[in-house]
Amino acid sequence: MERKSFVEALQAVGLRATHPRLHVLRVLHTAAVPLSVDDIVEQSTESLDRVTVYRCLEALAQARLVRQVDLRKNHSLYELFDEHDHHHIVCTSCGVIENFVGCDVAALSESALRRSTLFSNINDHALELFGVCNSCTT
Amino acid sequence: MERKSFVEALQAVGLRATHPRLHVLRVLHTAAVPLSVDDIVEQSTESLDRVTVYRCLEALAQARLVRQVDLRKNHSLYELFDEHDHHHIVCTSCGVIENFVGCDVAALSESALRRSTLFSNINDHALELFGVCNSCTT
DNA sequence: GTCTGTGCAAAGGATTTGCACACCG
DNA sequence: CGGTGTGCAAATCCTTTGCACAGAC
Repeated sequence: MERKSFVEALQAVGLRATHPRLHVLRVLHTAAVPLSVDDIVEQSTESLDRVTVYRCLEALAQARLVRQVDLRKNHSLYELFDEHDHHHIVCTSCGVIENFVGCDVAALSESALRRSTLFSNINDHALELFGVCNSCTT
Repeated sequence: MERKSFVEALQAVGLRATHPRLHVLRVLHTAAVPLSVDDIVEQSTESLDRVTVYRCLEALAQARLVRQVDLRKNHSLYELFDEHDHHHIVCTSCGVIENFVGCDVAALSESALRRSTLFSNINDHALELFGVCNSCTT
């Protein structure tokens, strides 16, 4: 996704390269952490309808350009699907989010599938760590 | 939690052993998978107010008797906090949930903390795997 | 030009809040 | 009895749906 432009990425998955979709992708690309729908609307340089953002995110998530992230809040967050397979540490006090890499999904999935009776393959995963950050502790 | 009765468990964390709280714990204990607030209301043998269930779950989650589970749905699910540290495989097609054990949190947390600049300890974690189950594939 | 995608309005569903009453300890 | 918890009503927030118009290809 880094190599290709967002226009190309959209075409590659059969989606039209519309303004709202490009803006959503750009805002997510700029942000360092997962964003809420409201965050995306606010941070877009072009005015976007909230409903449109919902529909863009749904299409982008289905096309695997975007990933939905749930962090025990009352709303979902979204981030670009990246090949580095990063995850998050979330402060249960102030909500700050830090990314981290290094989760051996292959091993986890394999181990899980070995004992599973209902599933034969894993397409995606979510791993979130929760703690209290240093600022909130002191 | 298995050894102690729910009444004792509540007392141990300084919560009053009220009917609604006991019913919520019992329903969650009976269920094999995480339940929604509506599930809990429906499956309780005693009539429970939905608002009360929300407040019970909040208190129980804070006391670490219950864990909130987010599976990319538009509502949260809840399950008993257990010492076996189980997680879930979710079918993105039909929504069926299967539990699995075997996730080396200690290693994951340690590796994440080693590179973290904001956090010094991890209290909890969530690991969810997503795939399409065998029934939906065929 | 066609058909997908957007914007606006409104509905739907989940969760939270306010307040008087109930009940645990 | 005193203070925590509950139930009901209503508000609030997040997300989805319907439909006419706009824009990508």
